[in-house]
Amino acid sequence: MPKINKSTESARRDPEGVRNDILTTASEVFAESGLSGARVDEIAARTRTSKRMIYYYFGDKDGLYKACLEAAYAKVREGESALDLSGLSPDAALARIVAFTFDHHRQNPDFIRLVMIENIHDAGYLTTSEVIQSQNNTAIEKLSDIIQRGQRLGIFRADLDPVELHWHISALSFFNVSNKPTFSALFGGAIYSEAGQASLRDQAVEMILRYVQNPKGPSR
Amino acid sequence: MPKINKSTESARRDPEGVRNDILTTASEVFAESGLSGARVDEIAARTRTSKRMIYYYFGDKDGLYKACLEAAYAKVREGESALDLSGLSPDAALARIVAFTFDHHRQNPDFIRLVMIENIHDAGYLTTSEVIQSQNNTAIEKLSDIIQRGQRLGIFRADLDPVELHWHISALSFFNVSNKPTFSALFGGAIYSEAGQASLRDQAVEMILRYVQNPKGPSR
Amino acid sequence: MPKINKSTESARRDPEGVRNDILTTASEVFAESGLSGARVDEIAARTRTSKRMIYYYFGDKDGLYKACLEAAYAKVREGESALDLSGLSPDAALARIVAFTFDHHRQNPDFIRLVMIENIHDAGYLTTSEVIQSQNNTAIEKLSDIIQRGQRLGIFRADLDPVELHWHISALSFFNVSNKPTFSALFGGAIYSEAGQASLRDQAVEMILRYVQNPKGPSR
Amino acid sequence: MPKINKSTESARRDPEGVRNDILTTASEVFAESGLSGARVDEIAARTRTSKRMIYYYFGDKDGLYKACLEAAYAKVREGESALDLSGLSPDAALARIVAFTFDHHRQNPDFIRLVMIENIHDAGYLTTSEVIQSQNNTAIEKLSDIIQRGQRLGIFRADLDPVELHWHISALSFFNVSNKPTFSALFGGAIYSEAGQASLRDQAVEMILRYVQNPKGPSR
DNA sequence: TATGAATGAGGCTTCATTCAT
DNA sequence: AATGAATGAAGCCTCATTCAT
Repeated sequence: MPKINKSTESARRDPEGVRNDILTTASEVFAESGLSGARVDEIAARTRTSKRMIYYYFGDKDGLYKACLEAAYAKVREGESALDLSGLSPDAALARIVAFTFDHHRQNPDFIRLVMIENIHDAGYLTTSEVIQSQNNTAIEKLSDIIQRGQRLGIFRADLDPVELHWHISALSFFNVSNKPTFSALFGGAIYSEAGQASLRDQAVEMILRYVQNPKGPSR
Repeated sequence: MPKINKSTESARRDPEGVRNDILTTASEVFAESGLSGARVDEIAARTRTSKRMIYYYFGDKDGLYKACLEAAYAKVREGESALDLSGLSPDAALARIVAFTFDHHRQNPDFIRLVMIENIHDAGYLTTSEVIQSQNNTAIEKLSDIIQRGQRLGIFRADLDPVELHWHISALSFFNVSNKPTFSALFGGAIYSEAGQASLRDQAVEMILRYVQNPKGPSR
Repeated sequence: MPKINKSTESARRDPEGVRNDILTTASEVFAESGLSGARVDEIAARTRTSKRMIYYYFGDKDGLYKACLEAAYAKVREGESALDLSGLSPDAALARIVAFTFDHHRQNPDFIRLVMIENIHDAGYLTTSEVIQSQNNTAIEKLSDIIQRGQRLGIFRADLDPVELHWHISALSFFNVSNKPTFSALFGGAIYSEAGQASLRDQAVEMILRYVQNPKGPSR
Repeated sequence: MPKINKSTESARRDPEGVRNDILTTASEVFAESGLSGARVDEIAARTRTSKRMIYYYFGDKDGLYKACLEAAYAKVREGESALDLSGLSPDAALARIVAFTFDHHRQNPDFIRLVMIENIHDAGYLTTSEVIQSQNNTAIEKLSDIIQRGQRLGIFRADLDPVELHWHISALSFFNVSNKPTFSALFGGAIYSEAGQASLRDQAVEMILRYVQNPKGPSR
């Protein structure tokens, strides 16, 4: 059932609003149908403005898609940045990051879809996007910091790499959303119930924590 | 660089060969471009037969896509079935499964792409496919068996669920292939070098093994 | 008033006929409206086939235009080649060429229009056309031969160049057709009556003949 | 490479300047791309003012084109009027006119392009332009006068018509510019070198002079 | 079983032009 | 006198699919 972003009051002369309206709607449609599958006509129809304005603001369909991708990354990065880990021990902080990432991905399924689409297209747009490339990645920095603290305390193993750790956390969190349709088609939806999701999240947290633990070190 | 499956000898009077030729080629093209993005013309052009034959054998583009999906699942299931775990201890067997799944996914990127596409389409085709639904899932059975054996020996924790465990293994193995383009665009390609992949696989194995371990039990 | 090339009998399954139908019609429309001005829809409408076939045979609008240009040049060259000058004295042959060119251009106004259009586009298509470039130019060869014969007889001046002579003949013949609209708008249509045209043609012939004459030589 | 007529000082409060700026720029763009091919957006972009002003001053694209055409004719007529033939013998005066016309056309290629465009459009705008129609044509008057003087002296043939003579002179001068792209594409650029052009101009002069000469009269 | 020719529907995009300020 | 935002109409082109042989 397509959501329609038309509003009763015609919001004329609000360029920023029009741009955002298009961007929001387009992200939904791209997430639903993919890049080739999305129809400019449908995007326009769900908008409170016209098809012509899409071209006015974004040039062409690819430009619109790229803008959606950039906006999605920006929004997600923003969410990541807001995560406050101050005052937490390394393992508590790491647990927090895993749980947060898991939930955050769940709450942004459109972002996940856009990234899936981008992967189908071999990251062609991401590669050319200066905007995304230039955003400094706070996730890696935070993990790097936690790892160092944990290692200094002797509770984390020595052979940890922040990018690899980020990869593991991302894998568990991303797959949960990206493969929900096929996974539940094949193995039933229990895993995607609220209880099932809570369980998986806890397992993911525990899995990561157990993994980083220093086997010889002063664990609990 | 598009591979062309033309052969010098015209494969006349070989219905099965023609069908397979189309199926193989179509899978490649769908994997490259997505469902909407793939062009029937291009599939035909890369085939050693003609466009008309695609419609003759598969009805329409959707039918062809569904056939590709089914063939891909069948092939992967076949690979999984061939995995011999006899004579292995539960943890050795589990380690074997994780490593195998990780490698198997890497070696079948087109299968991963088709599943990604299917997820973009909310598993609409998978849901209606009697073929795929009917295939009994050996992966779950094998895991189920291993879990039971491990639990009986007291080396595995009690709260393990085969579907959840399969989910974890799949997540780590699937994400590795599905998100390679964006991940390496953002974090560099080191993780996708041979050494990087070997490292990730080992980490995945260890992560799963540590997770299933019974904390109180008689571990090694 | 647009001519419509529809025929009552549907000439299905006649690829060559369809191609020629499109080519003929397109040449007319391009000649009438220019390259940008011509509408693919109008070309299709005047055809006995459909718009889709235009793209099937010619790729795109530019490809169609280029094909029209090539066909026009080919046809005109063909006409030039058919001109038989055997048995004529150099001055008679030259007179024949001038009169022929003048008439030939008049009878092929669409060719003239296409060349005008091509000049507006800085001969961008002509330059890339291998077809046209490769056609050997019989006009220059014929002129070259006549000049040599005339010079050998001492009746033609020594400083004649075939390309320059061709340029003069072309100028008078081409301008007559290309600038008919503006010239008659400014100076009246008398010049474009049958008598007026006959007069201009005779003048052009005489102008060229007087020009090539050797002032010292044995003239008539 | 598009010339941009932007100036550093914003030309506020200079209606005539704005109008001329638009006119100059539009003439260039029309000359480059034709009537349908020219884009209002591009004209505006190359101007130091905005698109809205084009519509403010010229109503619509056609009005702008017509204004360009009128301005071009006015400028060319002005040039022709400035040609001083006083004190020259009829044949010297005629030689002067031919050489001047040849050079003048060469120096005003944009004018030639506009006339070509106008011919493509069957002189539809020229026909309705009261401005152009009302301009008395000094070229014809001058030729008429020269012819009469030459005939009175017995050096010019009796059957000369000023419009026809103008036609011949125009043909040689106009074609030289209008068909430069195609002609040099087909026959090489030698003819359009400085030397080649000088040669053609001399030939044109001689051609016209020889033509008007009275064969029986007291020639040199 | 096989093929080149043909096509209707619908896709993306561009254009000259006008509106509101 | 001037401008950025907005637009309906129409342009070019592509797609999956079918037809006639």
